[in-house]
Amino acid sequence: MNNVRVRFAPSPTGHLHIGGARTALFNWLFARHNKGIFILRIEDTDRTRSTEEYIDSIMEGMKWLNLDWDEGPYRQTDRFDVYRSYCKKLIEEGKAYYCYCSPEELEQRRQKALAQGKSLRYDGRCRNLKKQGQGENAAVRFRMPQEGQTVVNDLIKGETVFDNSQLDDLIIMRSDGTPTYNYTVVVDDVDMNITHVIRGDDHLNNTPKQIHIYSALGYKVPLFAHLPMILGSDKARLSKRHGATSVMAYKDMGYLPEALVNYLVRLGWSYGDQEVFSINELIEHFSFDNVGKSAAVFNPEKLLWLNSQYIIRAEPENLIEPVKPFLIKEKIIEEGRAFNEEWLSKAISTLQERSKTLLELAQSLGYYIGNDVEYVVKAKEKFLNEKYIANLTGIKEALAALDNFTSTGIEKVFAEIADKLNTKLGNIAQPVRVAITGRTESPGIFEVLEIVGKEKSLKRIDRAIKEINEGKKG
RNA sequence: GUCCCCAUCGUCUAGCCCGGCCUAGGACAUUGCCCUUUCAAGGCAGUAACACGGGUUCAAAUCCCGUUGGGGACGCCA
Repeated sequence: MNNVRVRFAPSPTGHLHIGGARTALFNWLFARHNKGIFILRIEDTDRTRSTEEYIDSIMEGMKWLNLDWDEGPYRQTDRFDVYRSYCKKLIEEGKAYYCYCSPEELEQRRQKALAQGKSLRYDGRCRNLKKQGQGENAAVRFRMPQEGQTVVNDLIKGETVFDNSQLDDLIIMRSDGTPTYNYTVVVDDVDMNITHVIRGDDHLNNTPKQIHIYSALGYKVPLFAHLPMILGSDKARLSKRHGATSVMAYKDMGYLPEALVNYLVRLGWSYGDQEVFSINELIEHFSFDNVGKSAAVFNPEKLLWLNSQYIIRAEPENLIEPVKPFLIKEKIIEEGRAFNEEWLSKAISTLQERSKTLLELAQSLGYYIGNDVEYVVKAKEKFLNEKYIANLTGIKEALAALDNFTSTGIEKVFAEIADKLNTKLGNIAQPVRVAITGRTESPGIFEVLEIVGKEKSLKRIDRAIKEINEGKKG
């Protein structure tokens, strides 16, 4: 498929959320797969709800996910002249007409229809009005055909037939002269030569209306691909009730963008049994042929698992930059602190398979980087007591005498002391672990000691012994 | 109320278009075991699904119809 042009067209009335990100991603993948163009278009015709902040925030989210666009951001508010001129033409050709009903009247009629169980569609009362004076405070409605059928041929859903009698004369220009969505989307998709409209299936019902606008304007309709929705755990539309929905919230929780992308793409798309994909694999394999039709429930646990997989598979040095903000946030380092990167990479490498998020990674890094540790109460109670004081003292002396302070050297010392004190390795390793990390779980204690270093390690064991002795007196 | 979409393990899905290879495969979660200095990671094993009812056919998860259930739309929102 050549000259593919697709667009992501969010309205800046909120942050980039999970659903929007998935739509953007599928557009982006389709464009990249076909070596086409991916356009960002901001649909900000609702001036009361759109804000500059949300525009920035949406772009920030897309950048974080590495969904780069080739054109745009275009803004509909910059294009009002275009919509007006097309609209004028439609009115002149009798394809659109002025409507003098007020929003209040309309709302009343809707309520009444609802109560009576009747159709909520516009009753068409201004449709054949003779006056058609250059309506001051009049809205403009599009004249829909009332008979016949319209077929939407969707790349994902297949063929859907709508009775034109179901379509109502929608407003294309508000009485304040600003255009509305179903109209601007068509004008823009025509002007921008969009070849494939890829969006959520909540727009499927709008499609027949838009098809008529295309033909009224004299244009060929693009191809459509309506993506299934993403639902929350209760199968209701995904919302804040179900947890974080904004993309940047996942960044803040310590997720890697690649993991989110991987998770999102598997919501509705599959490639055999494969679960983990590189971006290039995604681009290579993406097609609407293997996009499913049914809605998917957002499952945070699987996202978390994928994130842990991405952390495990990363090169440790590639985790340094991403983890820094979390080290700062956790007050483990000061902003701008320099590191011995080789040392830090080594520390990170011991923690990768134990960290599901960058936040967890940062928290564990605390016992490598910090000058001191805080004991977890239960860990201290269980292992920093008289029962282990001999073991701690014994290992401390042996470690102090060790010149070759590497994990292999340390391991030998532990074995010797265990033998000498006639105790199991665990009876030495666990109290030392608590003394060094403050916790009962950590990477292998020999490598932890090596990375923490001889000086700090001895200091921490000393402190543990001191605390036990003080506890005895008190 | 009207219209539209959808329906395989708790969840994401493979299989469905082109019926037999399906005693329905994989993944997350969950349970047990192995490995082990702890926690993980990893390995192995287990529990668990074709919504229901009719057809068509020698044969249906796969095709058709209906029912039920879920979702969406019906805005001077997008």
